[in-house]
Amino acid sequence: MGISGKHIKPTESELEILRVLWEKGPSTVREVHEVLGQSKDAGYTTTLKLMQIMHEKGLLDRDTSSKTHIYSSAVSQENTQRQLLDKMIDTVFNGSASQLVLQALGNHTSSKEELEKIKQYLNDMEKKINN
Amino acid sequence: MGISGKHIKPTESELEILRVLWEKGPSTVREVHEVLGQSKDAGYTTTLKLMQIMHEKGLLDRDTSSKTHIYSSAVSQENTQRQLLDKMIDTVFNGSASQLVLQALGNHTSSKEELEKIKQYLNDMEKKINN
DNA sequence: ATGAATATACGAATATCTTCGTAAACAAAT
DNA sequence: ATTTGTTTACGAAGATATTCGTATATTCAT
Repeated sequence: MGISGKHIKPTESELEILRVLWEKGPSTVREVHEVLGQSKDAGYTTTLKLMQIMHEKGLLDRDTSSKTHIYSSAVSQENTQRQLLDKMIDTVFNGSASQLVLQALGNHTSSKEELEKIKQYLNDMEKKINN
Repeated sequence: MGISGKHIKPTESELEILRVLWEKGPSTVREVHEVLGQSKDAGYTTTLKLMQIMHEKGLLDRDTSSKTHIYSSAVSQENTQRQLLDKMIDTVFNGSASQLVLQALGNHTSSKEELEKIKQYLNDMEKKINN
């Protein structure tokens, strides 16, 4: 199992923090906390504690060279997405990715461009299967 | 909010039980427990307790007319899948269903038939958009 | 009827996640 | 130097999820 294959399992709250860090890049607890504050209200030390735990778990890296620590995500967004998605396919959609795809498309209007992109992708895939 | 719009949020273990009931239909605790036993090992009373709690929460219906109670899912597989999926799109894929779709297709080889089905679906959708 | 097997009900222990209060360290301003 | 504000560290409370031991009820075979 490679570096990207580590079994990550962020909790709800942890995922919120990861999203902020993926978006903003390396940040202080204060910065993360302020972004979160827009959607949720928890105390500052709550955010701090969560990020400390995430660091212990290996979800976050941190730079402690200055007094105010700088945290950054130690897991890539793509790997995390893939792992959570794979798990959902397994446990919710009985292993059928296409069942999930149909469900996803059915309930979310996608733009014409997005649909094109997906169709293009499917065409390429069919070619591969046929060869 | 309709009957199908209730905000369901089964836990990991609860989902395992729901899957058995969706598959097998109405079942006793014993029957569910035996299916679960193949992949996990917990005591019988653990399964019982979980199913009792699920009944309290409204996730399961039960028929107590005979001594051995018969449980069945009170939530449809499709609605549950949709809710969990919507949530994942929101919290993991920043609201982009198509991003999720591409990720899902990329990592799971689907059969030619499945791809056809999806393409057909996409074609229909494009027509709708164009009209 | 008695005993063995099986079922439910209940309470509680354990684990994990989330939250926050408080203390100690540090920096900047007065 | 003292105060004020900001930060980290620590511990613990609260909430939820998971697990199981034990008691009680019921069925069935003897």
